[in-house]
Amino acid sequence: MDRFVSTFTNKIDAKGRVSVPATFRAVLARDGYEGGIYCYPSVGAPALDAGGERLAQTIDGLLGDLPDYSVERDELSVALYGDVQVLNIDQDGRIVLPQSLREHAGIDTHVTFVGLGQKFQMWEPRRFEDFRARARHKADDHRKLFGAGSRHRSGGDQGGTEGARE
Amino acid sequence: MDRFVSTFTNKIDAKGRVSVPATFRAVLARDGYEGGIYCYPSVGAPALDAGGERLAQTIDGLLGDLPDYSVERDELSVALYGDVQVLNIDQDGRIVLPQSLREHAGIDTHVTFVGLGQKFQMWEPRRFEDFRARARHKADDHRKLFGAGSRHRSGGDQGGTEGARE
DNA sequence: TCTCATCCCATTGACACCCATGAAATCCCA
DNA sequence: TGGGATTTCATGGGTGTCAATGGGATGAGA
Repeated sequence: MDRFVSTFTNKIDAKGRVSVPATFRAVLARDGYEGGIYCYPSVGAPALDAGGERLAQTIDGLLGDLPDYSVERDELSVALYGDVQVLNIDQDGRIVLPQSLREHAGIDTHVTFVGLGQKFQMWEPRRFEDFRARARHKADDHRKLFGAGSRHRSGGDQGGTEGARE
Repeated sequence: MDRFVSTFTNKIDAKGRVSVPATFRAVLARDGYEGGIYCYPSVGAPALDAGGERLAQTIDGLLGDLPDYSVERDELSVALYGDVQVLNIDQDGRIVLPQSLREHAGIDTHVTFVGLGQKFQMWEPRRFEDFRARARHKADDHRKLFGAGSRHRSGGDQGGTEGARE
């Protein structure tokens, strides 16, 4: 398995530790993460984005389009890297969320881990339920756009799979 | 054989396990599924969609068109990946349906597996019977619209093994 | 010295593996 | 072609392992 999938809710203990779901750890292990996972406030949502080496490379990729030593690049670098924290995973697979990150997401006693394919998010469980409900609606709309039969090309092979679920 | 066809009804045991029909397992084996099958609530029906690696790639294809780091992408990712569960198949070909998925489909003691070609669905047997009855009505209406003469098959049951071993 | 982070160990509950059983389908041979 | 033998499959249950969680002990830095 090589993508983050599904959602899990775990508890924060008295020391502020919370277990990263085992399946996510497995993905991270494959992804390759030395020292810890990358974590930063999500853009446009009260949540935290996190991932391994591949996520860091995605960020690098965004910067790669801009010329070295340009003001734009520096600004974007600050915006993208400035809020990033590296979180260590202890031997039992747990991390500690710094205060600043917890505040941004409104996380208190429980954390909902949400797999998004190449990265995952951490949410306060209730807020996530609200967000999920809204996301489903939008996804339904999206699906209607694809509609019946309108096959959309995709980079890979997957010869002739139908457009969407359902 | 490379698509899911026919329907089977199997029982959930005391531990919450249910056998995936052997023919479906054969299709999955060909499809390639490392670690498990992908399963999520069906859209617009009280059922569960499931499939192997090919299904997962279909989801990837939907997301591939959206830019990294867009809020839109995150939302769609939540709807597509966030609801997905990866179900392991044990050595005897059985899976365990998590509570959340069983609720969505109203599944209690028995599961009806319905082949849909690329993927398959899991239903609570009664609900599926209702659904099937209605689907037949609609199919009949369609046939009437096409008019007389073009009768290409007996209007019967399309040879599925219904209610296999009860 | 106090606080915080890390390490280590214990508990518990869920799940995966293993084996057994019975029924149905298939094979095989007279 | 019929009937016994064999295989496949769905199902039940025991047991060991692993993940999530709680808490004590140790070490580093303020």
